Amino acid sequence: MGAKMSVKDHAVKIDEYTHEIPKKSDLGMNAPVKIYGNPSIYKMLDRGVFQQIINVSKLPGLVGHAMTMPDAHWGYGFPIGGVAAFDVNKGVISPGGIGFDINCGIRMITTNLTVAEVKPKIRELINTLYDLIPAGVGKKGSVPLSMQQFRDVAEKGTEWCIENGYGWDEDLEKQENNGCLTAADFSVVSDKAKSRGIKQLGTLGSGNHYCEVQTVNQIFDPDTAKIMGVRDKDQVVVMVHCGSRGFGHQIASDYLREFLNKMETKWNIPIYEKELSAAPINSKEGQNYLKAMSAAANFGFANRQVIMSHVRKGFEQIFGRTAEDMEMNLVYDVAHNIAKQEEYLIDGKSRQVIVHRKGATRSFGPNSKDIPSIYKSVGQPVILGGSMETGSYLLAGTEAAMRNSFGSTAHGSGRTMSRSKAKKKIKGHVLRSQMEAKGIYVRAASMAGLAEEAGFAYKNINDVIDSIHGADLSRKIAQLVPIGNIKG
DNA sequence: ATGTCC
Repeated sequence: MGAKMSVKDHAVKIDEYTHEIPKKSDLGMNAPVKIYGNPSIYKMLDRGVFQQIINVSKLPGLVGHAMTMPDAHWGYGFPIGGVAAFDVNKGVISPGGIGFDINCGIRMITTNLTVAEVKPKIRELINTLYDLIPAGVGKKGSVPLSMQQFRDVAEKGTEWCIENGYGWDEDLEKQENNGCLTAADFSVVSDKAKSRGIKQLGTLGSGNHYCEVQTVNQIFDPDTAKIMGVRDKDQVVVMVHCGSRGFGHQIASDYLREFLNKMETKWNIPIYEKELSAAPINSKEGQNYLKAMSAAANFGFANRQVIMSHVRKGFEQIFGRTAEDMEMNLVYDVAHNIAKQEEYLIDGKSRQVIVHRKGATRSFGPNSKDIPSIYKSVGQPVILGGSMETGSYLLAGTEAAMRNSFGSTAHGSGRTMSRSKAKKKIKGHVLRSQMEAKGIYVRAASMAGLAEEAGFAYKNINDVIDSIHGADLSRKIAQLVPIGNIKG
């Protein structure tokens, strides 16, 4: 055949939800690739995702498959929606496989309020939350910190917040890793990262970061939902989506540059793609990145914890009851931009790997280590944030995810349209009125930023959910739809 | 994602 072969042509259909690209040495692959998505998702996947995940498979020490989740799209180096596990001794760690926004993640909070109680006060509530939670690019936080305190935040994560009045004792266990990666070490973080981060605790940021008031629209598994605190249709819940702000961004930038400078010369790793700079996990540099990334991850957990305390305060002001009385309990906090050392059974052998999840959510199944006792029987809560207009999902981790995707699943809808194109299609204030007409009251730090997040710029979330539920990477528990949103 | 380029 004379026509140029597309990377997509190498893929073989395994089942309704899975394609595989076998390891091809002539493409330079060190490992096979797995692509998750139902036929509709698969058809729409752009060629860049295939090329990027093939590039990932060329990195040394990759274990099992390099994978993309159904919400995958083009990212920096790795695709967003990418999962890759590397051997702890022979493998690498790559900042591009984690993302600039280290520990970007979502937490979900329940209430015992109903939509009928909240709707009449939604404007007042959103306006109050908007005043309590600093949002937008470059915003300074509501928690002034000394450098010593900032160090404690970066090394202790959520625990610092609880000790300092930003939350309840019981919040601590309902977070991935209890809201703290113990490897964190502030001393391997640059002064520049420290000076950017010290002012940012308790800030939402920009882009697709938000605090959203939602109602339960549908419950798929009432028993599991109940364990997670979701009991009734029309119950009001809150989701907070943000990360480690300028602190994590600077750490990612610092180490990307350092690794690129040393990759070929010091470690003899071929550079197929500059954005995929990486260091051997057992090198000094690799270990330092792991420590700095952990510090950023802890800041991300702490950031969402402080924001949650603002959310509780805002509800108290508007509804005149205590947060305890309104049962504003944390369901769970999950990261979707992070790397972790975890143990998996590979070809009958137990192996320690560094799992990179970039735009991918941990999805640990029932009886896994490291999930709270209350969720042992049903699996870890998985929180998947949709676009502002189409709603979000609560799911549960599965045993199949432990076997097939290094305990990982999708993280959101996944963009299909560039930010610039979305902005050309609609003006922020027009979108705001349209959403208001649909019953979603929005306050946004930037109207241009709002337009970039229009629902039409994202994949159909139902296809993403159908894909992960169908592939059993996580199972549907409940669907949530927005009634109010604060956007960065 | 991000003091949207040091």
